[in-house]
Amino acid sequence: MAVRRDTDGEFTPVWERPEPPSRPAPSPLSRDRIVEAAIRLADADGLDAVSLRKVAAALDAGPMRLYGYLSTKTELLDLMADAVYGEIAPPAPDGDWRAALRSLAHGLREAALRHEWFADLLGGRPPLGPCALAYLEATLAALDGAPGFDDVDAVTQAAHTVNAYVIGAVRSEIAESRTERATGLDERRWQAANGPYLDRLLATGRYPALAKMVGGGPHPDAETAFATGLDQVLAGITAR
Amino acid sequence: MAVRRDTDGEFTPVWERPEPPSRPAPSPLSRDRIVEAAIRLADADGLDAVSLRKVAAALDAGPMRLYGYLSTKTELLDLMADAVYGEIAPPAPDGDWRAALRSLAHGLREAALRHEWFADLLGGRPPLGPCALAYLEATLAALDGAPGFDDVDAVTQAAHTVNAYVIGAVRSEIAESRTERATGLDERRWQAANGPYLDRLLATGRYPALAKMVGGGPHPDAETAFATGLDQVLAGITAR
DNA sequence: TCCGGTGTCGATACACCGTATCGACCGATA
DNA sequence: TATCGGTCGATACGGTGTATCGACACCGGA
Repeated sequence: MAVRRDTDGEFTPVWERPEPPSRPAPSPLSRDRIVEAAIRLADADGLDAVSLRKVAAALDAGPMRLYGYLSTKTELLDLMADAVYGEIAPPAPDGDWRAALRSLAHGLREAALRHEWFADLLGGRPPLGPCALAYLEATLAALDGAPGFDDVDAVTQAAHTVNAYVIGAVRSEIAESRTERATGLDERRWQAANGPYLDRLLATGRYPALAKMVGGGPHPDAETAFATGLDQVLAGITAR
Repeated sequence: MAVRRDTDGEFTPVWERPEPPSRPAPSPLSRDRIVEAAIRLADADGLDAVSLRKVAAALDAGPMRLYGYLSTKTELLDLMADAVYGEIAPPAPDGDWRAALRSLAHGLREAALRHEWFADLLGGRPPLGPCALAYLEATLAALDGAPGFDDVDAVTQAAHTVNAYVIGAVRSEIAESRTERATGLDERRWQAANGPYLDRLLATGRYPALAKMVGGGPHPDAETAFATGLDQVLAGITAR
């Protein structure tokens, strides 16, 4: 199509001007390629960097081209989230149910560490994609028939409880690690900003327990805290 | 040449940055009034309806007027979230620690049901506002000194576990109730849209446990599921 | 009382967003 | 070859958050 070839032509001889890359079949495009490109953008610069325009541009297309494959940006986000669910390896089939649930939970956490934007999506919309459902299926399958989980309701409830913990824990962890990193390379700035504010708040004496906590020694690292909390939840869903 | 406001903002959290002195100006305006107006908008039409322009318009002001009180839209969202934390009643001081944690958890859930957009913010950024810290303080205080929670780390870990569950559970519940309501008045439409899709997925036989779950009888209502899961978590954090 | 300098406020402007619209183009048919 | 029909994507629209900077209100000094 008549791209400003004419305007260009005024300055550059045709002979050495690059041809537009095979116009008739510009690029085959597919939903997968779109999602892939979007994920690359999100990994690099966060979820805000994912705009239909930028995704399209990364694929040498105009924005509206995507609407043949998606009907809404929300759908793109759903697809991205499902793609990440798809990265989570299913648990080994032979272990016991605790091991299986632990494997799934850590798998989700690690996926979120690889794709921080995934945490922004977690729990935002019901996960109905095939990979998300496979994740849920694996959770239910692990519990199904385990001792103490006889009826369907017990299995469902247990899955709900564990998933809620995992979502909340991963989200909080990412949120915290992000603000730590944002203030980032020089942490002095964060201390300078929030330190005095927190100190003053604590100095009011209205937060004694909180003061004891931040005053305490070094906290365990995030992974340990996650694993410990997970074990507590796993202990809880069996306690009858 | 006056300290640049945003430089200030970069170093000082909103909560303690002084407001500009109330001018005899057209309408007095204050951070509280701004947050109040923003919350009204969000309650009515969701978080997307909160734009600086609309908030300002609701207060008979131009958009830039708000930048005297906020340095970023994110700050407004932080303030809104903290205001909701402020609505959560502290637990009765005399009950046992389980009752206290249950009270806090249900308080947060009910606040989120009153202000659905609150769920969108939950776990998105570390809650550092005074009311959010008061909520955390109440959690820690309830656990502090309870039998079985002797050292600070045990208290911290327990709070982390419970909070993660609450955040995840509330978020998921709101997400689900929202899509149910969106397809809304005529649920036939949702069935028409997602029913066939889900049926086909389940018919593949790759989701047997899931099929059993959706095939099962009526699920308990959301509040019961939340309360049951919470009890499981509470049981888990004591199991040693 | 008037005037000049100063500092603040908010209208305007910018870059970007998601997506509805509709004209231009292309292939097939008469 | 001329016409028609359908599809695709460029353009346009109404919004967003916020940087900029001119206009203005105020205050101190002459």
